[in-house]
Amino acid sequence: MVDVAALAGVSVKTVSRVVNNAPYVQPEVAQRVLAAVAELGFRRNHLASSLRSGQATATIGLLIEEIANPFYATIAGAVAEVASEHDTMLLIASSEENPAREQQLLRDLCARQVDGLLVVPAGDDHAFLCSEVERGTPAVFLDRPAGGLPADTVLLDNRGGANAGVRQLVELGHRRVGILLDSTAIYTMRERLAGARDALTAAGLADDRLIRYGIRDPETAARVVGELLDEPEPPSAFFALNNRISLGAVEELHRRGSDAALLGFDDFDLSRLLPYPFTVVAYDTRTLARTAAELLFRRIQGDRSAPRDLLIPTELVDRGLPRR
Amino acid sequence: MVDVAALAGVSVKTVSRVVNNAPYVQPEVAQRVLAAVAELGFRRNHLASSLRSGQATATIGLLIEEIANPFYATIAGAVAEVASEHDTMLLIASSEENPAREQQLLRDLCARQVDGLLVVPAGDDHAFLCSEVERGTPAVFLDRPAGGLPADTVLLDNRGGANAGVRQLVELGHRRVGILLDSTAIYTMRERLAGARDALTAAGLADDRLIRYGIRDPETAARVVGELLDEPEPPSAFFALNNRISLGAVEELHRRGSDAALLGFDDFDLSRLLPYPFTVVAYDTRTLARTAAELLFRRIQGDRSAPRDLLIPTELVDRGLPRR
DNA sequence: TCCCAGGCTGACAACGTTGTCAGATCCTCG
DNA sequence: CGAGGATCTGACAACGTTGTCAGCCTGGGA
Repeated sequence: MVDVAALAGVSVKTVSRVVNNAPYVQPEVAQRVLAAVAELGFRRNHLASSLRSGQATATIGLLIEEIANPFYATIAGAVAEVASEHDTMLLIASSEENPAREQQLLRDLCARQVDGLLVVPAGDDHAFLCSEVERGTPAVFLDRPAGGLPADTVLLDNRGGANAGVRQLVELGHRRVGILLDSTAIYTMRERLAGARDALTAAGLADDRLIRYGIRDPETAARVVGELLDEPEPPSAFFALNNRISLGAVEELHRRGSDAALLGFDDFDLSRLLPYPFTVVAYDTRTLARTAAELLFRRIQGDRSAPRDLLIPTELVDRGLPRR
Repeated sequence: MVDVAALAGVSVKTVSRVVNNAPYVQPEVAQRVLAAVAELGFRRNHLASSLRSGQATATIGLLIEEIANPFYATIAGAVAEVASEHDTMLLIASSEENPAREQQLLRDLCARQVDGLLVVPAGDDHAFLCSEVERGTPAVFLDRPAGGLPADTVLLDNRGGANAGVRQLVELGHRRVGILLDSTAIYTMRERLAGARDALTAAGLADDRLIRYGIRDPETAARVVGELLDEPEPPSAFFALNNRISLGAVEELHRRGSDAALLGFDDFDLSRLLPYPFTVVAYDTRTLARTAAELLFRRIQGDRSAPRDLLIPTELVDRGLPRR
């Protein structure tokens, strides 16, 4: 900038004014400066700029579990879109479901003076963010609630969606519903399970022996479905609590030519091409992410109202559920 | 930092030494400083730090077309992994296939003093990056070549993969191969088409009337496949140049109960569940991205050797190709 | 005894930018 | 013709940190 100023025969302050197109610069002086900028290939140092002028790095931090996962990729895409509408860049970090790493990364993002944080939490204690938030770095949590920190939260209606889906199974006459899930250590699994249980309990059909935990991949899901079907009193319907599990269930049911009803949580792209009909509790991931991002930008722009908890609705997409 | 220094009764420089755990600080002084840091909730300002100490923002920029697209999400994931191994954060921007936006975003990333750039180019002229590169911000291009800029490039073996796949079709006795692609404005499409044509020409089977352009979505692909099959002399095999096109082709061939051979470029997750057998020219997106990222970090660490062009091999994954 | 090396500390300037303020010029209006 | 505002410009300090350097102390060897 000093060089540009020298070449244009003005002060650095005037160069600053020109590159920020501030008012009160004579057009011909501005021309000279711009010529010098072009000649020297000058580019303003954004770091120095935001260091001097207080905050506003025009950057937000997004913390997710893993970028390559389509769910998080969709979130990242929607957030990037909203960020771009606000001329803001996106710093992305992956916690890999590791709370210690999450904490480390969030601290690092704050150290980089991001204007705000969007977090899909991995750990369950975020008290360490309190001081940052108080100091003016707003944080919005999505998909899972924050722990130990009053902050905005945007969640899916996991419980309501699961409840509606299972109620539908019950209405179709199913009396034994196999429930397949990963770990109850995961917030979304707990909520979906609770919703399903509520529906079954209301119908007097709750039976914990039909709940299978710890299913992490399609292969395990397929095996567990097989085991349940081989029991003396097999379920006539299955509820898969996420889409990896749904996938395995589809494979096994198809392989056996079963006529069991299959309900899944989470839609996925190719579901209409799959060889077994199944109905899903669907939701719009982009809406989840956009809602959270828009809330964050309202905070960044100075909204200091009380933390909000928003719920994104789910929808039952019926692609065929056999009656019992 | 001034406050921490005051509270600990030392100079700011000593605080700086402690937070950077530099040598030559008495353990008990360091203790006092750390206590003050904890009490005040001090966090080092990474902006100021990298402004003062020259470069090394420990941040790289990744420019892709669209984060939500699984191909780019996989790239982003692999890049994030390599970045994390180098204690570096990732600034992600989406060009949305718009060259003007690409240029704007790349400039912005440079202004943010990233240590390096990873670019999946949208435009075909990147001469404007020359000055940045000369000034020491290395750039590595992946999936598509850079234009007007000598820079490292990591590409897929599009031509070789397409060639091998089509040669296989020819060996199985197919004489009429329908080729389905998006626009030849896209580098990868041009290369794949060239590879396919080479194989057909070598066998004396080239027939441009069987090439269909401008296919952007599965629906169009399905329609075009139908049209080709309805011709008096229909193809006995199809080559779909990307996976959106493959998907439409699968649907239509399945719907008609056709026995045509289907070859696709790009594998995808659920392909083994699809209702029609098809063989793909597959590649490892993660390898593509990791290779590029690792090359970038070598550059960042000071490797000044001549720009390299790397080719990531493809593999023919046979899931069934009917003979003619 | 002195000297010097090594450990430890702080004052100061600087990174590249912009906010503040004061000064200079020009125009307009009373 | 003068006052006062609008327009334009630059000197200077400051943002939060770290590199440089000088200085202090302690201990050990000559």
